[in-house]
Amino acid sequence: MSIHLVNNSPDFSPSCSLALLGFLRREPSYGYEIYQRLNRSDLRGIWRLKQSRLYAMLARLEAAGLLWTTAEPGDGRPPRKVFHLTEAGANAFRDWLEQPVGHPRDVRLEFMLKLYFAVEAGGETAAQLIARQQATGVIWLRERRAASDGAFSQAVAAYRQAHIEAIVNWLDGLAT
Amino acid sequence: MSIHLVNNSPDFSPSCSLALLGFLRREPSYGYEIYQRLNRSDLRGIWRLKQSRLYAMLARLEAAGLLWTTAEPGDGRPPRKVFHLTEAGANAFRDWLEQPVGHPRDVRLEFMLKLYFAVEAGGETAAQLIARQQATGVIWLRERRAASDGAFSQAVAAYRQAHIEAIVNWLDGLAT
DNA sequence: GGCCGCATGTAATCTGTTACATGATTCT
DNA sequence: AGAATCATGTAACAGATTACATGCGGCC
Repeated sequence: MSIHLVNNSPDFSPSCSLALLGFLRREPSYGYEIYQRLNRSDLRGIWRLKQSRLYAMLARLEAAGLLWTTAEPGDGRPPRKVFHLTEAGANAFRDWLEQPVGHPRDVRLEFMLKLYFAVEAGGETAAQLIARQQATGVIWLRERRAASDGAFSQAVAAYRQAHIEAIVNWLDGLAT
Repeated sequence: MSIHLVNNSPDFSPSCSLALLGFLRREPSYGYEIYQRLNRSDLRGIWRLKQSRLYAMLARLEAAGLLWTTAEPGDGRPPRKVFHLTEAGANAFRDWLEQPVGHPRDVRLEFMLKLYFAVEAGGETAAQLIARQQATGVIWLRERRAASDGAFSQAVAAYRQAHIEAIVNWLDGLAT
């Protein structure tokens, strides 16, 4: 016999679902409109979602208790399902936005999403995010373990190092 | 009514399955041994596979006609399923090994796998792979389209550029 | 007695992609 | 007449992860 625990603290990092919450911070919205905003924002170049995927992500966020919905009836079209942030959702988004990404490979998409919403939030948010990510990058550099044996392993290590340095330099540039 | 076509030219790129063929070039081998070799090679640091996943990948490669198998009975253990390259498999591996990766994000894993087996192959193989990947990198740089409007989009473009430059410089270093 | 090595996988689940479905209104 | 916009999704498939199953022999 085994007890299967419900995933009560879901990890959305792979799909970056939490970023969607950023579209609901100022005002509630519905799937189709979020889709339009996403595809008209500067994010359009880096984050492509099919409609069906977006709807699925929103449904999951709702199931996780980060969103709740109201129905807004319409004539001659399906009723809009308007998503609102719950308190848990607002907290989850804030936490997500403040946390630097944990791995260089996540800079390409996830960090960019954070950056986008941090800039949008205004104030010190973006500067703080950049500073935290820089600190994380420095840790990555420090934790590189000696590239031991083998030309191949050294090549791999050299690549990783070059990538991290590129990230850190780029962040330096962002901080202006 | 719809006809479902068999995927007769399967694309294994997402999972890098083709790299497994590299373990069978010198001599045939069986799942468990491939698993051991992988985890003792210099690849251990960059490519982790669970046994069950490895077996599934080998089964798919066989289904795709790139491998064929013989059974080697054993006493007190399940018979070994020995995998041999087919001609199609040998060709597919050679093609895979010669092709540079098409996107910067694939350098981290897929290019490293190619590099590993190219070095192992000896001769000019590695030098050629590196040269081709450099040429591809230069194309990536040339094709960067003007970072248009917006501070955010420019930041994204700057990151991409820095990453590609890091790759190209690193490849330069490899070519010695 | 219990764990590690050897050697095979299957089953269940989760995640993501692709294709398709519906139906009113407005634009060309 | 046909396409695009608005607005919702479902169904089927593909890919990857996690957990579990089996069973012998040898070592501590």
